[in-house]
Amino acid sequence: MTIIDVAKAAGVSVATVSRVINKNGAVSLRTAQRVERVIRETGYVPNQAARNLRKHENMTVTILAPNFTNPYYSHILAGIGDAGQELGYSVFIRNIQFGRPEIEDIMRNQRADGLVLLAGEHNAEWLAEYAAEAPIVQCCEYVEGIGLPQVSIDNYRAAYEATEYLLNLGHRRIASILADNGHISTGLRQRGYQDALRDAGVPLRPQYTVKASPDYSYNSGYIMANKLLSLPERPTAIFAISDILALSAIAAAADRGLSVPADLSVIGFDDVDYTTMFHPHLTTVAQPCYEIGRLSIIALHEFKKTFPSPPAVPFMPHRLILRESAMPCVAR
Amino acid sequence: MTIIDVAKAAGVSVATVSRVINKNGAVSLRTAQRVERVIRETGYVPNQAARNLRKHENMTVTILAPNFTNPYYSHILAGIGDAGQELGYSVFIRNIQFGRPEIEDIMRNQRADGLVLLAGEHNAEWLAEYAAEAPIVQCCEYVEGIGLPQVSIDNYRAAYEATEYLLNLGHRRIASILADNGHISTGLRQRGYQDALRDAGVPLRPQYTVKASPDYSYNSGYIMANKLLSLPERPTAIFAISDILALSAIAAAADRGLSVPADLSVIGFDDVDYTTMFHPHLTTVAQPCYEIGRLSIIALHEFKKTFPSPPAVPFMPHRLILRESAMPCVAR
DNA sequence: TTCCGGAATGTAATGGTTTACATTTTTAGC
DNA sequence: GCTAAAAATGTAAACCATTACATTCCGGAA
Repeated sequence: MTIIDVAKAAGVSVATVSRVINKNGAVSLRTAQRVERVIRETGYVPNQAARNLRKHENMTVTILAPNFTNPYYSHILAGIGDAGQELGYSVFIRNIQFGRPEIEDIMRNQRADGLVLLAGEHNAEWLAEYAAEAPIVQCCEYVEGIGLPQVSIDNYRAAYEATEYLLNLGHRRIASILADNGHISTGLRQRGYQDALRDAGVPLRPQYTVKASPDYSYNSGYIMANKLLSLPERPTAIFAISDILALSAIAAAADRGLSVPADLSVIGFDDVDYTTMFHPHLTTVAQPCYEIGRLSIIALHEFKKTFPSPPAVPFMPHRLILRESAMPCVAR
Repeated sequence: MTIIDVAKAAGVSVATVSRVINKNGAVSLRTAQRVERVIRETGYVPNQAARNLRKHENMTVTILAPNFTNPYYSHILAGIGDAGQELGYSVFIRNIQFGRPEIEDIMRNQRADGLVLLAGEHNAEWLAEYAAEAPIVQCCEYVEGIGLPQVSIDNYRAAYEATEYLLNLGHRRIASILADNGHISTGLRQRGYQDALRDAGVPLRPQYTVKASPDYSYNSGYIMANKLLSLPERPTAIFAISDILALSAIAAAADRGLSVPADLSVIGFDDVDYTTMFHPHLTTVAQPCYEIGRLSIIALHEFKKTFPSPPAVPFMPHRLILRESAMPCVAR
């Protein structure tokens, strides 16, 4: 069953059928209806491959998502999937690291006509070289200054506000658990944390900043939190750049007989699902993950149309969610 | 840059270039090398769409995954992604419900040449109608008796063994938290639970079986666990068919001043990541999710070759993981 | 030397759609 | 009813690879 069969059955030319299908070009109402009826009755569906070949467009996007085992990604992916669906895109998913060979590979196997990156390192300027080939949008993580659209919250402000909140609660000995990676978000959150302290006149202590493994693993967080908690001047609050790290800090505290939030306040980041599955429910910075995912696809859709000039994308709103894991500092 | 350019540059015909690329047909070593060099130097990559059109094959599979916000899916998807990669498939992901219109839609937009279903309902026999059109493999959940390959653990045995374990610990008042859905796994786990009790001579009590929401939500689990715990003859152990439900039961117990496992033993199912992020670490049935994902793609790959006769797929091994949330029953 | 068979290579049809351009039909103005 | 312009429709080229079939080349047997 091809377009030719439909054309014959409807007594028109293939061009007319094509015009009806694509709803472009002039077709009289009468003819259009006739063709549509034939299409309906025969159950004809245009061949995708032939279409792609001819149109140089696949209506397909590729998502690069490293370790989406991390629950943080799942809502983003859900948003991406839904928005993709709505705009008529199929979405390819590639669960691989962010690296030059990987991107190279994706660009070469021209199956998709756009790319959204759920990863990035701050010094990966080589990415710019690929920016000319296809629309790329960066989501959550990104490489700065290469003129690619970024869908993200304002990590700096979010971290600043989280730290400020701890300060307002009276805490002065505030530590941070970062991650040992080159993610832009890690750097921005660190700076937000530092600037908040500085602006409040609280001196930075190097030993109050520790780095968990690059992938924010629970175990590494647990170890680092222990390090923090065994300091002679034990911090009264911890700002962790991910919920998992925050949870590991709570566990580490508990295992040392410290209670959260009575002895230690903890703030996390991301608001993943299981922040409220145990007490203390985690005070954390929520990101609108689903919307971030959606917007990424929408931005990509725009980008495709205006390529190579990228659309402007505003920061997405974050929100500090007050729950149980942080409370006023009991002075000592 | 098309195959014609390569042919010209190498001084051969397009057929020869094609033969070199696809490594089929006879080509002399000398010519092959010449062609390969040109391909390398020009960076030529065959046009996918043209290939698909001609070969009637896309090297692409679609994954139907409802609500992959559930952390349980992430490892399966990782396995699917990796195996797909290895076998040269691109994987489309569709985060949608399992239903006839959805499947219909996927089958119509012939972008993929195979389908992996991460969902199923026990009475969806209509699926058989699509089984003739393209290879479909069912993963974890499935529709029985329609002759489609199934990649899954033996849910019945796993549930039987989990319950048996509780019985061996001396428990007799063993409740179960199921989910209100038609998943085959739900049914099998229920039967495993029931048969284990029956075989041990423990009478079934209807009020000891409750059903959480169809999507195993934490909140519904919490509510149902509370119902169980407020029974006049409170159960001493709970078998939950998902870790989230088990965690909600632990939380419900804690909120009532009951301690797990001292006052209540709990067994979960799936062994998701955060079963060890809090104490008590969850005793649970582990599924080899990553391997299940991998095998799904491998099975699909086989299926494609032998279509329409499906490959035989054995059960995947499950494992009861003994941790802290279940202990011997303190008789009363 | 001639002839045969297999290996190497080439030619051209094929897959199914979109679309530029050409042609026909309709509409509107007079 | 005639003409010009606009609308509708048709024709055929283009997209780019694969492959059936045809052709050429070459070595070895007779």
